[in-house]
Amino acid sequence: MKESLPTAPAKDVTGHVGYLLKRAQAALRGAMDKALREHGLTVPQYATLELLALHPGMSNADLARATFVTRQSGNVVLRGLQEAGLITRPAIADHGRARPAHLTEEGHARLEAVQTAVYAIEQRMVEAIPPQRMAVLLTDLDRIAAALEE
Amino acid sequence: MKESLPTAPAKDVTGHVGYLLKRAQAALRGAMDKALREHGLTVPQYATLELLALHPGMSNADLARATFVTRQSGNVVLRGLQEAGLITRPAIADHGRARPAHLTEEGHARLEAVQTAVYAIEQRMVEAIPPQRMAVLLTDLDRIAAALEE
DNA sequence: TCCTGTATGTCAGAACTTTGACATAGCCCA
DNA sequence: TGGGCTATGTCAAAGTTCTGACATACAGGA
Repeated sequence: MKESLPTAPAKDVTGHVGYLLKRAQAALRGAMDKALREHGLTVPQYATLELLALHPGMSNADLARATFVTRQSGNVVLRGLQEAGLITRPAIADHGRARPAHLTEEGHARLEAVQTAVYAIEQRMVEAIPPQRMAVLLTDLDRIAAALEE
Repeated sequence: MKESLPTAPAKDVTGHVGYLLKRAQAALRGAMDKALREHGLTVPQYATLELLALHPGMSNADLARATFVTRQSGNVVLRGLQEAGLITRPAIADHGRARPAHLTEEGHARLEAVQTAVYAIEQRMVEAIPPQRMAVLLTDLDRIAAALEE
């Protein structure tokens, strides 16, 4: 019964969900790398700026979780942004060990400058998908992640 | 908060296609890393074995393209597999510079051993998606990749 | 109070990947 | 024949990320 017609299970690995997921993500990563390089930012750095604009005061651990890297890598990213003057972090935490990060004026400006390029990439993806399927696609991606994270 | 209309673009970056794509891929990568570690393989190594089983004789450049890494990284992967005795490559090429790789007996055996674990992960993804939507999902992922690769 | 558990930040080293560069091999066409 | 073009393999160095380890900070219960 698993030989149903709509979803013929591909014998070829390159037709599996995992492979196509990887391919799409690799293409996105490549496009973003190229676009961000012109602005002197890496993908994790950009993601961090975007998150901080939306949720000021996130800690390194928060950001690491949200960008899918380890705390150690997150720390490297934050130090880079700090040296570039795009974010600030208090030298000592007022509560616990978490040091809340905030965008500087320059950080906001840089983010705004790259958003044009990044959103253009997002737009290319959106236009590749029939509008009525987009919501479903987002749902399915979310389900895949949830199924694997548990 | 997620009561947005089908076409309403999410203001929150975490609702964008790119973010969900990254999240799903990160979850998959994590699950596979964990499963493969028990067998002493990395994800690129596993991908290479799978491709070689399907297409014996692929060159390093072929494999690098298919696994979305540079030729240099591909070379490292191949050397690792060769040292582990899972693949063989002729010392010199008979035509051009490409050195076709082939699985050894041990390579086939190792691949078979990990496939159980890896396919179980794939199964978790498949089960997370309503069957009638799977074909469309694969199509959409393919379209996204195509739109970004051009 | 103390102690266990959980969470965070950080250091150090290893592992992996990429960028940049160079040499070689085949193809095509003037 | 020869020159340009492309593809491949590889080395070296830099950049990035991870694993492992340790110290600190708070919450909660014995």
